[in-house]
Parts: sequence; C-alpha cells; structure tokens
Amino acid sequence: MSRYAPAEIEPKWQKAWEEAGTFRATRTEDKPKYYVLEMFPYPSGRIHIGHVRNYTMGDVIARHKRATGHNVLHPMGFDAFGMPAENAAMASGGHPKDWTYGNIDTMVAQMKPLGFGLDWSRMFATCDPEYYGQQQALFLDFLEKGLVYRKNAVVNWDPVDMTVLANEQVENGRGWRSGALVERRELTQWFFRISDYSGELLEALDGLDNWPAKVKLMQANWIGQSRGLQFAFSLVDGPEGHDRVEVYTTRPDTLMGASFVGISPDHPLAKQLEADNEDLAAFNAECRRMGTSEEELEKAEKRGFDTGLRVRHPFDTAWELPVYVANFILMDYGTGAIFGCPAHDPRDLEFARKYDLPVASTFEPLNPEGHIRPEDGGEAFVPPKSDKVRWIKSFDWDEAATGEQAIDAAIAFCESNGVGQGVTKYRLRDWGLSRQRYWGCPIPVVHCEACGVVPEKRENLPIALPYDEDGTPIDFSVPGNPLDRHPTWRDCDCPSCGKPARRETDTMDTFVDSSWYFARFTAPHATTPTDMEEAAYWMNVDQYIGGIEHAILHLLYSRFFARAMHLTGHLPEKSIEPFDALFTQGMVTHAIYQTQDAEGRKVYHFPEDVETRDGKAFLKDGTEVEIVPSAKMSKSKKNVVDPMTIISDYGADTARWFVLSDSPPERDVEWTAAGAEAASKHLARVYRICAEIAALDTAPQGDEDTALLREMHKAIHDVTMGLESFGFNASIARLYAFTATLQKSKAGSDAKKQAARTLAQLMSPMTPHLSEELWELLGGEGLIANATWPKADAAMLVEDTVTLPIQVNGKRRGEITVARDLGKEEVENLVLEHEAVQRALDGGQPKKLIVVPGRIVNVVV
RNA sequence: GCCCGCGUGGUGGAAUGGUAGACACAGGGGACUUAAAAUCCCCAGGCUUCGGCCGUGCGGGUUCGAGUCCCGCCGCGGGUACCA
Repeated sequence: MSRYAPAEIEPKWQKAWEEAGTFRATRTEDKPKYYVLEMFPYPSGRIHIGHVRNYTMGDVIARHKRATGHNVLHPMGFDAFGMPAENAAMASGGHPKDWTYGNIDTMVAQMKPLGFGLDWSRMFATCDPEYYGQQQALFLDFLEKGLVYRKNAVVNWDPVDMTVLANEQVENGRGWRSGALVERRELTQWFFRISDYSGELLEALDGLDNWPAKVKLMQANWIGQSRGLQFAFSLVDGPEGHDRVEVYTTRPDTLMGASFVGISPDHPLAKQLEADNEDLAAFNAECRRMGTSEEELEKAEKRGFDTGLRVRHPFDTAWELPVYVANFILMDYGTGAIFGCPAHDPRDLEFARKYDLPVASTFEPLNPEGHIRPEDGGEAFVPPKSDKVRWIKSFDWDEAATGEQAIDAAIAFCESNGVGQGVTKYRLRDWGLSRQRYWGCPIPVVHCEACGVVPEKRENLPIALPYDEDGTPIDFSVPGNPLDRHPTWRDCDCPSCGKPARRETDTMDTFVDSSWYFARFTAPHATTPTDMEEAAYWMNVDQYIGGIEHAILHLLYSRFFARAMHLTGHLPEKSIEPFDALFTQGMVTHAIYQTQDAEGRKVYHFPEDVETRDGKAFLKDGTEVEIVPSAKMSKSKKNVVDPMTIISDYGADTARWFVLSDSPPERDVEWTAAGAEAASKHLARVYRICAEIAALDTAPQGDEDTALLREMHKAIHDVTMGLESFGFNASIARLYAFTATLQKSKAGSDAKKQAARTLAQLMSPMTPHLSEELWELLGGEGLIANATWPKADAAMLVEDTVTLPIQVNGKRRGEITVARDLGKEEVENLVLEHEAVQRALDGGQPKKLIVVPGRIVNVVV
C-alpha cells in the first residue's frame, strides 16, 4: 500500500484545481454569493507564520462556503506602498519598485504551494499604476464633493537629515538615523473630512451585529463623543487682539473649583505672547521639540509656564485665574484651551501642586467619613458620573445629585446666564493624508502661481511615479523626498491656465490604499475605480478577517471611505458599511532578539541566527543577546518565523492543519514549532486508515454500522458548528476523536467507506490536498472541492440516555445515568438514594434539591 | 498616561453560569521487532490518613453552583492618528 506523500499529491491537486478553474469567482444567478477577505499583506519579503495562519482561516471559510453552495469571492493582493521599501533602498541601494515587486513575486511563490483557494486572476498591488490611478480619480471626486481640504499640521522634523519622520522613527525624541533632536514643524497638508462623519460613524456601530464588541468599543472610544460647555474667560489686560480665552470643558459642574486656565503651546495666544517673552519662547520651543504622538505627550512630565496673564471667572468677576501654557494640552482637541479643576482631575491636581495653585473641592462623597479632600492632601476625587455626590459648590442644583445631573444643570444654567453654550464634540480628528515621501500614490493636484491649487485633469491619470532621474535610477541615499528634488517630474502645465506649474510632491498615506482595495477586488481591472454592477453583486464583504491591531485606524478609515465612495457614485448604498462580519484573529508572537551597535542603537537578529541555552540567547559568535519575551511578529524587529521549512519538511496540509489546531483563532499565540511533526503523523494515519478502508470488502454489521454512522453524524454536526463559528481548533479536536472512532470501528465496509468519505470532506477545508486524494481513493465523485457539504441527520444525534453529575453543595460527588426523558421526580428519588448523597445527608433531609434537566443535579445539605 | 484585550497541568489549550483539564504535544509504561524506525495499547493536575482536601494570575463579592458575572489589584499584549 502506498504511503502518504504530500510532495506528490499537493502539486497534483493544485494543478487539477487550476485547470478546472475551481476558485475563479463567477457571477451566476442560481447561487448566493459569499465574499471572504483576509487583510492583504504588506510585501515585506517573505511570508511568515502569521500570514499562514491568517490566510488558512480565510481559506477554510471560503472552501466551506463553496461546499455549501455559494459563489465565493476570495481574492488576494498586496498593500505595497510604504516606508520599508524606501528604507531598504536607503540601506542597500536599489529601487523601492524593484524591491517591492521582487518581494511580491517571492511571496506569491510561497503562498501558491499552500493551496489556498484564491482567485489569483484578481490579484493586484496598490503600487500598480492601474490601481493608484483609480485612487487618484477617487481623490479628485472627493475633492469635488468637498471631502478633502488643506490646512496646517505638525510633523516630526529631523533637522540633520532634513526630512519628515514617522512616529516610529523617533526614538527618545531623536531621529533614528541621524540621532538629532527632533523638532515639530508645521506644514500645509491635505486632509479628509472624516470628522464630519463622527456622529454617523459612531451611531452606525450599533448596526454592526457581527463585529466583535471590543472593536466597536475601541472605535466608539476613539471617536470619543462628549457633551460639554464651550465658553470664554475674559482676559484682564490681554495682548493686542486677545480679549478672551475660549475653552471647552466636559465638566462644567466643576467650574466653581476652577484654579487655572491652560492653553496649548500651539495656541494662537501662546504664539503671540512668545514674541515678547524669551522665557515663554524657550518653553514653547521645548514643548515643540517633543514628538507628535499622543503617547509621548501623555507620558511626558506635565509642565506649565505662567504667562502672567489673568482671566476673570465668569460668575465672579473679582475672581482672577492665572493663564498657563501647558505641554499636555492639544491644539487639535476642543479649543486648545481648558480650565483646570485640580480637586476632580488627577492631572490638574498634579499640575496645581507643582505650581502651588489653589485646590477647592466642588463636591464630596455622600458619606464623607474617611474621605480626605484633595485640598487636605487627598487624591483627586473622581467618582463615576452616575454616582450621587454631595455638592459643596454648585450653581443651582440639588445638594445631592449625580455628576450627569449636575453637568446638565450646569450647562442649562450657563446658557441661561449667557456664559457659553452646551456643545457636542468629538475626539476624532480629520485624517491627514499627506506624506513627504516618494513611495506612495501621488496626490493629483498642481500648484500654479496664477490659479493656486488646481486638480489634475482626469485624462492625465495616472500621475505615475518617476522611476529615474535623467536615466539613472532615483538615488535614495540622499535624505528627503526624491519627488521634491526631481529635475523634471515636478514640472508640468497648469491644467487650468496652461502656464508652467509644479506638481504636488506629497504622496498619500498608505491607509488610503487599504481603504478601498476590498471594493476594487470586485472589478480589479475596471477603467473606473469600481464597476457598479460588479460591486452591487459582490459587496459587501461577508466575512473580513484580520488582526486586532487594525481595530481602529484601518477599519474606521475604510468605513469613512465606503461612505465617501457611495457619495461619489462608486459604491451602492448598502456598502456604506462594507464589512458585514469581522473576525479579528490573534497575533502570532515571538521573542525579539536584540543587541546594540557602537552608538547604542538597537540591532535585531532573526531567531534562526540565535541559539538559546539555559534561558539565555547568544549569537553564533557567542555574543549574548537581549530577549524581549513576546511581541507581534514584525519584519523590522526580525522576530519572524519562516513557515517554509515546515512546508518543505511536511507539506502544506500539515502546515495548514497545524496552524489551526491547538489554539483558538482569536487568541495570540507564542510561536513554537513543537508538534508540527505530530500533525504530520496524524495526517499520515488518516491516509493509512482510509487506504485500508478503501481496500476493504466486508458485509454489513448491523449495530456496529449504526454506531459508526451515529458518530459520523455527530462529527458532521460538531465540525460544521466549529467551522461556522471560527472554532477551528474545536473542529480539529473533534476530527481527532472521530478518526479514532473510525479506526476502532468493527463496522462493515460500506459504512466505513461512507464514514471515511465524510471524514475526508470534513477535513477538506483544512487539508484540501489530502482530502482530494482520499476522496479519489474512496470512490468519491469528481473533486471533493465541488462536493456538497454533508448534512447531519438530526435523528442520529439524539441519545436515549443521559449522564447527570450529582453535586453536593456544588461539588461533584457522583453521577447517575438515566433515560433522557425521565421525569424530575424520578430523578430526585434516584439522586436521594445515591450512595454519596446518603453519606452527605447522614440521615438528615436536604435543604434544597436543584435539578437542571439533562444537565446536572445539586443537593444542598 | 489613556483606550481595548488576555492570564487554566510540564506545554498548546477545552469547558451555553452546571462533571475544570476535552483534544493534542512533551513524558512514563507496555505490545510488536534480533534490534531500531514506524505502528498499536495503557498511565498521567497537586496533596492524601484513600474518607477526602486543594487547585483556572492575586484579594474580595454575587449565586444552590463561578475559569465564566461584579469590584479592587498584579503581570503581559495590542492601539495611541506618519509602522502596516
């Protein structure tokens, strides 16, 4: 008998599928459609085990949906613009385009042997001019509808490399290459008006029933709706042009505890004051040396600068408060100015104590016993807004009221007294899409001295990236944006007046590329961004699968884009929420191995270059390596595991089976290859069992046959349930059990063959090649990929008897097996007679007897 | 800092509020074999006076019953708007 030989059967069946066009997505009216999509990969160079896990999950869904009678769209592409290509070009020469397409070729070559049921004819990369040209067309449509505009925004500026840095390129306030202190610099940049959609994007989350609650919660918090009061403090002797400071607060109920006014270093007032105040200018300059990330700003020590200016309290004009410039106030949120109430905000309290500002409670607990007021050295008192508290300084509400009631009352009181008005604000900011980089989609506008900013003509699209300068490939060893210094690319004629003009040299954020690729897959070669007929058929994505790291930005931007594309006629209305169901798979993590170079910068090492002994790690030359225990696999940190060894040693089916077994898909897994061999052995066992059964010819065996088929139907039921609920590990555990049952069964050959064919089918989404081989061996008709998914017979699932565990005081003490439909009273009588219960009762009566039919019995003594 | 998760045997993990540890890995024992490989069978949370007792990161709580729900901690991971 032949043995399981994945190296022979896998290419054979891949060829069969390709020749039959099995996975080509086709529109027909007789079947429902199903669109399953995994987040497309960045072409980092080689696929890693996380990719295998991710795409295998999608493939299991896709193959299962095919088997249940759907026209399936399961495409693949590459998110191909971005910084790593430029970094590679800087580090080792070459051109981002060559690097990227080379990586794509490698990765496609690595993915094809895995046997994914993908429609490869739809593949594209976002750096294909065919794709980004249509993205430019979308940009122009959005511009026409007023969805894009320009304004100033700050970037990280490296003064040595004379270049803009990404947040991840700033380490401890210094540029990663130059080591220079990074500065914040203002540039005019393009923005999408996503914040106009804040309320809608928030409300529509409610309708996303098949999204994880945690993702919806994260998005809701990110959008950050708040109700508050916006009002102005009048300035005492303000400088020219400033007689008031407009503030926004979500806690107007604490206005009587106000202690100071804080403004952002980027606030117009702060900027004006620094002209005549060297110390303030120095303070602001230092604030501006911080990076631009929220994390950095929030973690930085809270510092302030007393401007010397004073404002009047709106309800007591004799009460003056100092105005500080404070490094933790963001110009982008609210009005860029706040008032501080130290008694009820830990950050304000820290600030007040540091600068010796007054602290005054406005409320205290209903029962103040043991409560130390912040003015007496206690902590800031910040109870949930729904808790009732006792008010010490209110305007006009009850002495005992909740924070919510007080906020409403405070807003009403202020409005009726002409002090500001209640407003709803959002934390969500507009989406800045300008990047001062080469390897991205050029923004299709032209700057003309006479006409200003002019959209490019549509017939000129795509505005393609130049590959070389005067015949020599662009040199990336020079810092800065090559488009900006390109000798000819910038030059063009104004689309409006025809006079010489200059192209915009900024390119688009790569999140733009990934915000509509799912729509493009429905018609990847259309000469418009989408083909409405195709989009109407294939959209929405029925099941989207990707990492939790994209829970906020990518998914929120895509939701905005879908709305904008509907507005501009590129998507049907039903697609404004483009992803019907979302599944966030866990990350594959791995230790990071790092050393430091002569200048103290981190150097990362691949796991295969590191040896571990006694929990320590060393390079081949004996250098000890620092181990960062567990982190998301990332090419830049080099903590990636190459799946190709598993595939070449054991085959694709083993790799696929292995990545799905053992751990639940939504959970992060620390990668370890232990067990790959065992997975391979199991598949070989299945092959052997099925091959033996295929050669069998025995008579029917009555009860044995029934018992096997009963188990088969239970397996169909359980495995299918697992597949439909992302319980792949549960399905696999069930398949192990069913394999053991089949192996031990004494049933006749007909029943065994039927059970074995079913086993092959149930395994086929996970191990498609092996399953095709077994299907053929066992006399199945056609390709198993085209076979109809088996249905569990409900009558076969029901057991006649049921085993009930018996608990005494919640602890298991025994069990009884009774007829499934035995009455409650009979069960109670049987339980009371049970030896363990008798022992526990010790002649007494039970306090309580709880019978959960079919589940459990609990005796309380 | 803030937002969101996660934490169960030696290991990966299972468990609609209802028998904690399914199914596997590693381990131990056995069968087959001259031997090995392969294969097959069995054992396996800890303690125990063999009655039980203790056990799901830690401390409380709700419940007849908590890994699961609530409160407070600790640790780890993700995101934090220019990594993708």
